[in-house]
Amino acid sequence: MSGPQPIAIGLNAVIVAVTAEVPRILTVRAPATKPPLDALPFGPLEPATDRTLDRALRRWVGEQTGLGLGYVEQLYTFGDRERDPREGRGGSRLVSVAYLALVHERAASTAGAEWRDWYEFFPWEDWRRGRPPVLEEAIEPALERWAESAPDAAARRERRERADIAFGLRGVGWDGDRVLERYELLYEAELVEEARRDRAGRRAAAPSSPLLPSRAMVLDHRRILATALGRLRGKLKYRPVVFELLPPAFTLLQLQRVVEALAGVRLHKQNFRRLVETGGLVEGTGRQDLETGGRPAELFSFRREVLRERPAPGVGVPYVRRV
Amino acid sequence: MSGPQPIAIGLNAVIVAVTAEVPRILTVRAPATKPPLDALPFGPLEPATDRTLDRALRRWVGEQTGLGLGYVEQLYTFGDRERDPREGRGGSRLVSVAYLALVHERAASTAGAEWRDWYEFFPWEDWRRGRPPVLEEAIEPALERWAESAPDAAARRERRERADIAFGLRGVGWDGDRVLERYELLYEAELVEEARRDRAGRRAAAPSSPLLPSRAMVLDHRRILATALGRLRGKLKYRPVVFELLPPAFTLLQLQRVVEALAGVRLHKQNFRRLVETGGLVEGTGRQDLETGGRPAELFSFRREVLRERPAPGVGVPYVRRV
DNA sequence: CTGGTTATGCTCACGATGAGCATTGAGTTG
DNA sequence: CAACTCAATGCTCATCGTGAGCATAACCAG
Repeated sequence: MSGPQPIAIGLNAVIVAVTAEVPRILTVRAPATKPPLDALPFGPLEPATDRTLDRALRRWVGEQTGLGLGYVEQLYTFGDRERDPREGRGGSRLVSVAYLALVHERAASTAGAEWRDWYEFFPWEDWRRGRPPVLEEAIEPALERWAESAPDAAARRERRERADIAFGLRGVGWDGDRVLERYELLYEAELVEEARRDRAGRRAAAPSSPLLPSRAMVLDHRRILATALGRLRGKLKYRPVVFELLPPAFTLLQLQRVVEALAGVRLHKQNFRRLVETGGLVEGTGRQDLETGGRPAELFSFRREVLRERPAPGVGVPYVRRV
Repeated sequence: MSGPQPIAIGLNAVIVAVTAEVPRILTVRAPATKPPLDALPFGPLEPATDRTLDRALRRWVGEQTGLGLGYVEQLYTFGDRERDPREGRGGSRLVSVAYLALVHERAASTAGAEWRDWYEFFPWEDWRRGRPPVLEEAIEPALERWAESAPDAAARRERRERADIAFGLRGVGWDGDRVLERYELLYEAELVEEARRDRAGRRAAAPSSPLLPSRAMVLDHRRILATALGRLRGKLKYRPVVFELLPPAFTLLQLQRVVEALAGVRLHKQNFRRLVETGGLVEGTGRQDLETGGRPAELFSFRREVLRERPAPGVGVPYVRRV
């Protein structure tokens, strides 16, 4: 079944927490990279002892970081040959199954690992303070140059089309879920470090735009991260996953801030309240939070029964309309 | 990285077509099963030559069936130890990446393979002629016995709760997307052949209900199939994937029938027309289909531009309301 | 007590959706 | 050829979810 080149299989974890309105992911320092690079936690599947892939993940995350994972979801399996430059030169082909895990704010015992702001890797994804300036200043002109540099008119048109859809340009609205599409486009246009690194040694560089200011990762880990953010944003809308990131009792504003942090957009406060309250997602506890700075807020908790009542309960994050 | 027991990796394909209002999947005959069993097409990843997993899939599907795949999407990676009974007894651990592929009606050159009605495997999923009788006649009472047989009151309550949500019982509505959840529940309750087969040799049988009338598959292939149907039903709503299953020009009723076949529900004709027309999903070609049996229908084609205009264009399949 | 701050309540306009009636245009039938 | 059948197509209406904003309540700091 396996050819002359052997296959190795491993698991990657995107572990997410939200603290102080910042979505964070757990990263480790990659062992032997010259400018030290972030990597996603990685661990093996022990075929003899791990009954399932999930369990393998929980096992080694526990061993490596002491973290007990709650919500865990399989994301995607990455198996491109080019993902690891050592492959094809004697190394074995590495297939990696990526998982998304959500943990509560507090669970933060992380030996040897570091929490990083998700948006350091994707600055163009955070629209909470309006449209990120990097779009207008760097991404739009660079993508335009990239489209312009296509060999023929049809290819140029196709590139512009893709850029418009991914980044919501020229009358197309911004779709928060297309995180992966955007990252892959930037990779193709060689605007992220990984693209140039992977290309090194192959064909000569096209006349290229400067790299975007953003944090790179080893191998294709930033692609995995983009997959995770996109999936999480999509899932927010039809499954009550936010609550995995919150303490058992919270104010509605805290809830809203976590959703906003992940969705990367600001929401209308009163409508958000109406949505989660009339949607039956939360129930008041009667207790209050007096630390709000204004009128005390009631503490709410997640209403599990909502799963019985509505087929797709989630916090409807609106699309950003045409610009 | 791999322990004493080696890991093998392979790809499974769920290849879907819709003909004559029947959603069909391509199956092969499993080599050595005593009552001959259906299996999903399976092929290896050739680590030395297959650049990506997608390409590996397309390659061996082409080699085995002559079928050229269009739309292809990764579904899920299955790696439970129990998926293959030979594992742990000298066999290697088999991890399999499952893909969903959609092909046009006509592309049907299938040497050695057979197209099977998807609903033979999941008779409870087809609500087009109303609520499937098997629910009331067999599933509901069997699930009730299963819940009843739980060790304590809390477990009984939890089992009923899960059954209610999955199958839309006691005031919960039927959610077409929960195909996998339903199959897994039936597996746990040992109402499908696979569950009894997998259990054979382990603990003694609980007092069990008769098997449901439905077609079984090898290993965990029916679970993969359930994953595929659920994913496809979900995707219909926010991505224009139906068109992958249709010829370039079609009448609106043909389109509707394909959606209904997959969603497993009947739709309101006029509203469906309004949805796809005002949603900009299709455009008239000016040509007509005279074979309708009534007034001739205009032939439509998919409007690719819709991807530019709307963030989540799909055919909104309604939930079935509380019963 | 006053202004600042946040929580919470409520209204209004609008577009999307579910349901059904009405009409059109082909083939079929006496 | 008029009546009839069968779908396709056009249109209306009630309802509901959603975006936006005004208004009021309840705490704190000065």
